[in-house]
Formats: sequence, C-alpha cells, structure tokens
Amino acid sequence: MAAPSLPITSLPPHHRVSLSPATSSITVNNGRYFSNHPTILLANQCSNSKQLKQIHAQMLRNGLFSDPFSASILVSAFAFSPLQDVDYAHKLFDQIPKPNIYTWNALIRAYSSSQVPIQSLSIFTQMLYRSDEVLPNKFTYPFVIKAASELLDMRLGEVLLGMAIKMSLGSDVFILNSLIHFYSSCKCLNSAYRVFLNIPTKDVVSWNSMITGFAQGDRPDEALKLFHEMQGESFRPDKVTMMSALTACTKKLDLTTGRWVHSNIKRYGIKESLNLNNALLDMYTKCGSLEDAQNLFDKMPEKDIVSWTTMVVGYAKSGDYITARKHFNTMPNQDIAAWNALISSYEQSGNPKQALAIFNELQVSNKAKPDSVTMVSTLSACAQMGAMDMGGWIHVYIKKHGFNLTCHLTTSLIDMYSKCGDLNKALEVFNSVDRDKRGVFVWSAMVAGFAMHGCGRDAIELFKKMEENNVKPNSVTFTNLLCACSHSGLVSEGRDFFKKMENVYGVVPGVKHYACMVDMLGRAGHLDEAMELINSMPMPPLASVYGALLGACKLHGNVEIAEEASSRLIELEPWNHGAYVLLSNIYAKFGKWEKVAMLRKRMKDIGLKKEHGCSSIEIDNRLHEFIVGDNSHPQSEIIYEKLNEIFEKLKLIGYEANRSQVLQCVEEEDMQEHALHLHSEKLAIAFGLISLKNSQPIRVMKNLRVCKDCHNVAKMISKVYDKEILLRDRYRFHHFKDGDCSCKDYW
DNA sequence: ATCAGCAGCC
Repeated sequence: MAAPSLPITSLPPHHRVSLSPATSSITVNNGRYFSNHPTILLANQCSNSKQLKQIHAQMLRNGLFSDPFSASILVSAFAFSPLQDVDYAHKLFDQIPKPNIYTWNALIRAYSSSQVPIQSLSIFTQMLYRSDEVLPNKFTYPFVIKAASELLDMRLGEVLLGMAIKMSLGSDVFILNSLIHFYSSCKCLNSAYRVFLNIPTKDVVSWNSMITGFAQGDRPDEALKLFHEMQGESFRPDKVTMMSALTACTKKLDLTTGRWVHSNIKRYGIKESLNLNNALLDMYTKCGSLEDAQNLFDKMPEKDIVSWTTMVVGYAKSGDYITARKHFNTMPNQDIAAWNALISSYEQSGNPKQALAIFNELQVSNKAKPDSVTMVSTLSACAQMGAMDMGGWIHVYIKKHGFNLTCHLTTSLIDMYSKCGDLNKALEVFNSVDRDKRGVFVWSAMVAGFAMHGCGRDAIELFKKMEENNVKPNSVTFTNLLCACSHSGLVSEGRDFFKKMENVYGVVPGVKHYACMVDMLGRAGHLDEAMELINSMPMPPLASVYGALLGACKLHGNVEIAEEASSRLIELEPWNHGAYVLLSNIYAKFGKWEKVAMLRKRMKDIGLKKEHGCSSIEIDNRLHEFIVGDNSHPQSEIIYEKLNEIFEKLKLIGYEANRSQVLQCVEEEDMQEHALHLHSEKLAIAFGLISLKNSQPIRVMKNLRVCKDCHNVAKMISKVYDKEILLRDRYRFHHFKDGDCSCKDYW
C-alpha cells in the first residue's frame, strides 16, 4: 500500500529559504523529539518511514538539514522512533559534516541493539579517529559496551572499560551497570559480581542487572539470594526485579518461591503489566501449576500472543493436549510462533506423529508461513519416526522456499537422514555446506550419523578432518565420537580419545562421556575396567552409566555386577522398567527362576509394565505400525502367510529359534516360539517384503533393542530373499545384507 | 539522552 504523502508544498515558503535554528527550542519526550520549527514538528507526525523521508527531502530543500542540531533530530527520528530505519539514519549521519556528540551517540546506541551490533563499534572507531572534533562521553560507553555484550567479545569489553577508566569514568554507575550485563552475557558471572560489589552507590538497575545475570546464567539460587539481600538494604524492587526473580524460580522449577515472588509483587504494589503477567504465566506453567496459570490468565485484563502461546505450550508439555488445542483454537490469531509451539511440544514429548499432523494442518490451512523453526521441529519429528519420505519432502520444501540453511537447519537435515537410515543423503547435505561454514554442530551431527550406523572408522576420519579444518570439538562432538568407538568396538581408540579430550582439547568429560566409556568397555568384556572407571568418576554416576553397565553384564553374563548395577539404577530411577527387564533377562539366562518371579512381582507391585515393542515401516508415505502378535493391520492375513513362508524357507537353511530372551516373558514352552515369531519387527519386515519393489531396501524402526532371534532372522532373510534390510533399534542401525549385519554381531 | 526485563529451536 502506498503511503499517504505529506503536504510538503503547502508549507509556508519562508521555511525553504531562511531559518534560524538557534531559536528552535527542543524538548524530549519518550524518544520523540519536539522542536518548534514546523518541519521538525511534522517529523513527529509521521506514521511511516516514507513520510519521514519526505521530511528529509524538505529539510534538504529548505536548508534546515545543514544545521547540525536539526539534522541530529532527524537522525534520532530514524534511529529510534517506531519507524526505525537505522541504516537510513546512518546515511543521513554520513552527510552531516560535523555531527555533535549527541548525534554520534544516537547512532551508536541505535546500532548496539540492532541486528548488526558490530556497526556500533565501527561508528565508535570513526569517532576515535576524529578525536579532534569529538570525544566519547559517559553516554557513549554504555552503548558500546552493550554492543560488545551482543558480540560476546570479552576482550573488546575490557578494552572499552580501560578507555572509560582513562577518561575518569570508571565509577559511573551507568557504565558499571552495563559492565555487569556485559560480563554476564559472556558467562563470566564472577567478574560481573566483582563489578557489582565494587559499585560505590548501587542503584536499582545495578541490583536488577546482577540478579538477571545470575538468573539467566543458571545460578538461580544466587539470584534469589540477591533478591533477598536487596530488600534487606531497603531497595525497592521494581517490575524488572520481579521479572528476573521469576526467571530464577522458573529455572529452579521452584513453585513455592515462585508463588512467594507473586505475593511480593502484590505486596510492593507493583503495577500489573502484560510483560509481568506473561512472566508469571511462564513461571507457573513451567513449574507445573497449570491451575495457577489458568487462574491468572483468566483474570488478565490484557493478553497478547505470548500469553496465549505460553498457555498452549504449558498444556501441551504437561500432556493435556486437549486443553492445549482448545487454547490454540481460541487465541485471536495464531502466528507461526504459536504453530511452532504446538509442533515442537508434540515433537519433544515423544509424539512425532501428532507434530507432523499439526504441520500438515498448517500447510492446508495456510494460516501462517512456516519458518526455519517449523522446519527444524518437523524434521526432528521425521527423524524420531524414521519417516524418510516425509523428511525428504520437507527437504525439498526447504529448497523450494529458499530457506537459509542455518546451522540448526543443516544439523536437523543431517540428523533426519541419518536416523532415517540414509547415510549417503546425510553426507550429501554435509558436503553441500561450504567448508568454512561448517560449524562444530554440523560436524558433530555427521559424526553421530556415522556412529549410529556403526561406521566407527569413518567417524574417526571425519573427526580428523574436522581438526584439519580448525574446528574445535566440543562436548557433543566427543559424546558422538566415543559412541562411535563403542558401537564399532574400537576400544583402544576410544580410550585414547577419552584421555585426550581433556588434556589436549580442554573438554572436561561429563556424565555422558563416562556412560559411553562404560558402554564401550563393558561391551568389549572389560567389566572390571568399566567398574573402576565408574568408581573414579568425579561426579555421581547417572542412570545412563549403570544402564550401560547392566547391558554389558547381560551380554557377558555377569550376575554379581548386574545385581549391583541394577539396584543402583532402580535407586536412581524407580520407574525404569528397563532395569528390571534386563536383570530378569540375566536371571533367566542362568535359570534363576525364583528371582525372575520375584522381580516380576515387584514390578507388578509398583505398577511397572514392560514397555511393549513396536516397529514401524513407511510405505508410500504412510507409516504402518506393528506391535507383537498384531493383527489389526488390514493386510494382516497376507502378512502372516508371508511370515509362515519365511520361516519355512529359513528352516531349510537351518534356522532354529533363539529363545533366550523370551523365557521370562512366556512360560509355557510351546508358546515361546510362537511369541518369538510374532515380534513386531518380524511383522514389519514381512510387510515390507510384500509391499516394496525389489530394488528398495526395507527400512524398519523399532522402539526397543532388537532381540537376538530377530537379528538372526533378519540376517537370513537378507540372504534368502536377496533384500537389504535397515533396522533401527533404540540405539543404532543394523544394516542387513547377504546374510550379514553391519554391526558384525557386536551390539 | 544512557544501563536491567517475556513464548518457540540441534
């Protein structure tokens, strides 16, 4: 739509020729500048930047622009008004021969909170070059320090501080407050706190900045402690204080303290505002009290899209999808963020199917334009489900709509293709990224891809290439790398990387890395070494560590360590049915039936059920799911016929059911073989054999680890039917071909 | 004139 023109020609003619700017008086009000000069007055009535540009034209014509004072007002108008156009302000600025300090600061400030904070510094540098004209003042520093915070440039911030000190501005409270924010952004909370302590006369912003720093820097306890202290020193908290205190409660998931902060807001008579209410909603939903959230929400005089989205996410994450949806439907207009909230809630709570359904709905309804966040969540959902066709379609969609291949998006694509079993496609995406644009996450995602496909050597090669490209590995990279060594049984390499990660690369091993090592050592039969490693851990071992140990015990049949590991595991995670199942598997292997029965009783007593196995296969864009003994599929009859045919053929080449893992599930002898035959992955493979063309591999996804018998059967099918089978289980891929598996039976 | 603050992402 064209902007309405301003009646420039109707201005009295004398404004075009003579002017006396010195007589114009200026007042400031909320960032809008008033002058008694009619042209400047007009600048304030502009409702879009085109009109403002017309004012510029007018000022050029009447000569007003050559007055630095008036020009600076125009620069400010472009820099700050709701019609902000910083680049235009910059262009104007460049045309002012000798801008005053006020104008310099205006531009530096505008850039410091723009998309390109580095520009702020470039202007600042120019300012220093022209030190004969103008010098930075106490207003300049807070802005440039803010830019340094945005850039997370530690050195720069300290240089700026040094300059401020040289100018005797070292105790300016505004500058020091900015510095607290700066150090906090750079994750140097201790330095921030030191600055805070040394401010001689703290104001409320000093307190707020420090509380915010702690709250956002994952030190919520200290934030709340400071909140108390502040009141002890009779500082009156304001609404920003309250927002940060709420952030701290949210981080801690501490509902009690959250409620207490809420009561403080009322006690101090802090005026209710939309932002504050939104922060309260966020706290209540994240701390798990949807009742409190709903109560507040119902009473809020004003709601915006953030309020609604918070409620939608709150309900969706709590598993109450019906209420989530109800809120979503009631909100006045669903922007893409709201859609994303719904999609990612589903995706992250393990409901990828629902996530895709919502994405589909978004597509059909055409109510909002998907953005890159939508793509990331949707790809994640595809990855979880192993929905390759859908994932490929999203990839095409991304290309077609010209999405920027951000680091997030690239990793999501690599992850999706890897988890859907197409390592080549994953590599294609990886290779398509410019060498110098491959961030550490992109490299790590590719290492993970190799890891899950059992290509340990390739993972290590890639890691070396990454080093050659001067990309510094992080904690994620090492988790993936160690995982790769573990899956491929590269024990000595794994040990080596584990040693080097801290010494050479400066990455301190975390629980995840220990879990990988325990898995790797245990799997390879070094149970004692694994135990030793656990005992030497500097942090308490998490469930994943004992889980890995337990898995190894099952593989190598060690009852004593298994009992120890599982009791620790159950201590940590009483609801972990995997621990019970694994232990009872081990007991069964040694014929300790009374112990099996005891375990089963205990599971029953505390209401734990074995997670049932489920396998899925995607045929022509549709996902088909099977559970054990399933006959709900429309083609069920044909599937079972095929299954019978398979077993007849396999028996001819010497197949015999391996029952070691079902003994504890089904006691009646003759039932065992039957149940084995009906494992979900076998049903899915049989269905794949019926439905797919000869050249297409069968891709099956399973939620649990594949059992030994199914593994064996899949190998044989791949030979007898000359068919490739890709089976993804809970931990990795098995690639069956010509009677062998890519895991080389090491899993 | 300045500094601090709310939803969605591997």
